[in-house]
Amino acid sequence: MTVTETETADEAVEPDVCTTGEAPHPQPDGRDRYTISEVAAICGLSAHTLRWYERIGLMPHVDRSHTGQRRFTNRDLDWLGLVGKLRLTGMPVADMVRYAELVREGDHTFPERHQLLVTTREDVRHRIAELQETLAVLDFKIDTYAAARRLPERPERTA
Amino acid sequence: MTVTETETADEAVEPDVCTTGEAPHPQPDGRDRYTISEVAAICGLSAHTLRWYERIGLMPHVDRSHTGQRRFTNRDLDWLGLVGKLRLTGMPVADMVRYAELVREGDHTFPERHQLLVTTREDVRHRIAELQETLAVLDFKIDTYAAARRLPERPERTA
DNA sequence: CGCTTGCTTGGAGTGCACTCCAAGTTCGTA
DNA sequence: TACGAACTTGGAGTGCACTCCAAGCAAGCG
Repeated sequence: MTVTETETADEAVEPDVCTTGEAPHPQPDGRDRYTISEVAAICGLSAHTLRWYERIGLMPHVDRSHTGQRRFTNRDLDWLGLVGKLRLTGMPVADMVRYAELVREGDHTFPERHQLLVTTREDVRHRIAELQETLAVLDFKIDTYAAARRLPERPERTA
Repeated sequence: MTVTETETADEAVEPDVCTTGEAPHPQPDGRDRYTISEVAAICGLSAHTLRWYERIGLMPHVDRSHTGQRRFTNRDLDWLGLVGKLRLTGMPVADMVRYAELVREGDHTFPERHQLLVTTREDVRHRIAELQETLAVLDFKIDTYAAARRLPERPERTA
């Protein structure tokens, strides 16, 4: 419910906006135009990767300065935040590009976007469950090693 | 504590055994020699991948029939179960090979193995936390789309 | 015995997600 | 204005984890 409070609330609901429900990107000094290396530093991707994301359509066409250099906006940063989260889920880049295309296509793709996110959410829940099973296995094996350390076959308790 | 009951309990603690704390592999009819395609069907890896695992040292040298064909044991199946779990964590194959080497090297590698598993466990906990954050973001965005559906910009409630 | 299916090997090929290169342009500061 | 750092592009290269191929051997069946 901590919705962006700095936003001009002229639109009530706009799901294609890049917001993730977290505070919008920290705007160090109210700026809204970042160079590629600044963005790389902020979001942890390389400049190479950012250019590549744009080339393949995973970024919604970044604005340019009058000399042709990229100038990323806070909105771009928010989008990259969402992309980063989706990437953590293991979603293939191609699927994220698909989502980006749907956003560009306009409001009539809301249902498909909704469906894509719901499916992804199920995947994430499944992965969490898998990881928790794995955690149990690791706990078991770590206990086993700890037990072996307490009861060594050749006692070396003094060493 | 549900340790293998079919095992000749001549060793009290044996961490390098492949057991994962779960029941040992279901032995359909008490067999202990499986062909490569049977193992592929059981553990969901391709025969190609199983051969590759052996080649790179991720399998502890599979036994052969008198004509040179692979014959996997229940113990191999259990090891593959552990490998599968570790793979789910995103652990690189090279690290799993390292673990397999430690197992082959003998008991004196217990501490390093223990450390490797503890580190992996921390990674897994971290990934679970990341995924849960991602889940929160997905919930937020899905809610947003659901709200957009309830309040469409061009009302089409009858359609 | 012949046929089909499955297994063996080393090595080559694939798909993904970057990651880097070369050659040229622009920015910021001394 | 000069200079090094940062930026631009298309295209090529890298590393990982498989995935497949070709040529040949082996097993079961009519």
